[in-house]
Amino acid sequence: MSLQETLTTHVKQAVFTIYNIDLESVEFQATRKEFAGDITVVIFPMLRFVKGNPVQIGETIGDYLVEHVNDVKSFNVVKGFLNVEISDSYYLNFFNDIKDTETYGFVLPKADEKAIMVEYSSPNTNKPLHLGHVRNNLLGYSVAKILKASGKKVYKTQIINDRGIHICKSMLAWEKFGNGETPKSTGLKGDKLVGNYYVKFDQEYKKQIQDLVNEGHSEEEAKKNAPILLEAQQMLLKWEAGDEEVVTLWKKMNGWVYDGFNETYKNLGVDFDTLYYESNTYLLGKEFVEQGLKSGVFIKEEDGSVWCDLTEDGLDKKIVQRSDGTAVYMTQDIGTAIQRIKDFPDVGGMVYTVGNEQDYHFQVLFLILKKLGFDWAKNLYHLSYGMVDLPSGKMKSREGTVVDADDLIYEMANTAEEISEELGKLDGYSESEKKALYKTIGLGALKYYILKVDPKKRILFDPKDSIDFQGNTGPFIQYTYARIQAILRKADMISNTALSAVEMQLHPKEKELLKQLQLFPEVIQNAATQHSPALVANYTYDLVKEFNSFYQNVSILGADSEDEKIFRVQLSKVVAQTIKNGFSVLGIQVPERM
RNA sequence: GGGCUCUUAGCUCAGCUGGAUAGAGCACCUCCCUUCUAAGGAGGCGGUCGAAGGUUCGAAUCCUUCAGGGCUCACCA
Repeated sequence: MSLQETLTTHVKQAVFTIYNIDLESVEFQATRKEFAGDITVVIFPMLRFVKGNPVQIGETIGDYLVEHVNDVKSFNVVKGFLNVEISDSYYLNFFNDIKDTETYGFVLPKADEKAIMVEYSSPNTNKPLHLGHVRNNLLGYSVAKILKASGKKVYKTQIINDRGIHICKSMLAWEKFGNGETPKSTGLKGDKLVGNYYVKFDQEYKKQIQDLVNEGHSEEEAKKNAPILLEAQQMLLKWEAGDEEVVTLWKKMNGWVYDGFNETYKNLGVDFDTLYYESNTYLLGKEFVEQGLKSGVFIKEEDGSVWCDLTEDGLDKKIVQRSDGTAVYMTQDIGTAIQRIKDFPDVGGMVYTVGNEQDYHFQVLFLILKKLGFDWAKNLYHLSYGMVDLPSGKMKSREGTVVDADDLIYEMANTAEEISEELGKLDGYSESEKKALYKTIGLGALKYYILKVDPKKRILFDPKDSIDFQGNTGPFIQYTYARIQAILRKADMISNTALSAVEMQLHPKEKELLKQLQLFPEVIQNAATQHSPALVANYTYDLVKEFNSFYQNVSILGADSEDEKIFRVQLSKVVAQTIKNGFSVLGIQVPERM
């Protein structure tokens, strides 16, 4: 039973015994640092039921608690706040309970519980991944980890946008201007190569428009009739008809892109359990249009287009099938969702990691799925995140301000290298060990920088700040972990000794650390229900700050008694483990040295 | 115009279902490495929580209005 639960029971009993009133709930908060005590009972809410002076009520309840609860050592009342001091033995017991649990804070998945499918990344195969995708990937991956740590079974997935006119554009440009170039022949990553031809198409297209305009056509006309665009449209038709040549080219170029993406994913440290391709799913969903028409969820207009009227729900009318019978984006998404449940029958809910410009789309999608009668539709969540802005404003490919994912990862590791070299603490490390460490630190900085911000909010990505390794940053936390590892190495023989002294007196810094450690399981659960890695990031930071203060003010290896030394080493070890666990759900690694 | 969303220190952000004198980091200023890693610690400076009303014992937090930013309302995806 948690401390709060125990205290709740006793406070209720106290109020019942003394005032003969049955309280529904008791409100707690952590005691502010400037007051004595560890946990605070807020008396104000009780005034509705218990008449009297809050200070007196607080005193009365405080007396009762001291008398009846072993772990309550003393109390004081300030205004309507009953500050309760908890005995050291309570915290020491807690410590003994968790000190050998490597998975502290995590809950194992329950066999009978439904799984959750988390979708993220889902890039377009024409452009290399950029900073926006980085946020998407980090968020989705981390939320998947957090959900898993909170006791859910999780499938990670993405839908790859591998179909459509835009794909044909880069294919066509490659055919026309590529001279048979391949990633191998150019040494370029496949996604970069294909991306170049997408740009090439656009350049050529613009040129042709200009030519047509110069010949006296209107601009609108020119945009529609540029030969290269017509060719691309032809190509799409061929693709849809299954034309062998086009499909072969499509497969070849997509293969290049996937190789490139996979390299980036690997560098970034994200992965997937299963993949969906839009080329396979874009025809899905139409059968459910029929079903929806029968059940009256959808309506057919005279021209044959099918709509869902959501005006009663405060939304608009939404098209789900074109008058020519083809599927739209919404239809595909309906079909894909249903397909996923078919493919993975143990899935009972889904999380979509998609930018907030699609808030409305998902609101509509979820509502339609509910109306179609799927019971899992109530467990769909749009993990909506804000855009990543640069100090100069929005990223714009036309202005060349897009921050490339690969470049970014490379830069971060470089900066880590520079700083590490300057500090020169890595004697004895081999070159490959150093390389790995720089990457760990660089990625740690990047990931933490992005994940510490509430997903809903837009991020201002300032390259100067992002490579800062001081203060509230990933490397700061990694550094603390490495410091603890240094202590553990030195104290090797005692770190595993069983702690005997449960009656020892805690140093205030030790107690603060234990209180902070106690919060971790709840933080994981909150982060899961709120789909927010930021909660874990900020918690880990607070824990680390607390530890550094302890480290600087208290001698660990130089403790007065052997018992105390053992305890402090073990406490440090638990802190390190908790840092590691917290960072693991953020997808950030921790170094042994740095 | 309708809908959604954001606005907290010079900058970047925390602030849980309403609770004590609103907290961190960066930047700026003081101190602390013959002692476990100074990528650290101790302290200082800095706020009419966008504005105005309202709800209540109590509001950064809830409600209303307003201002400013963002997104969205396609037979595009």
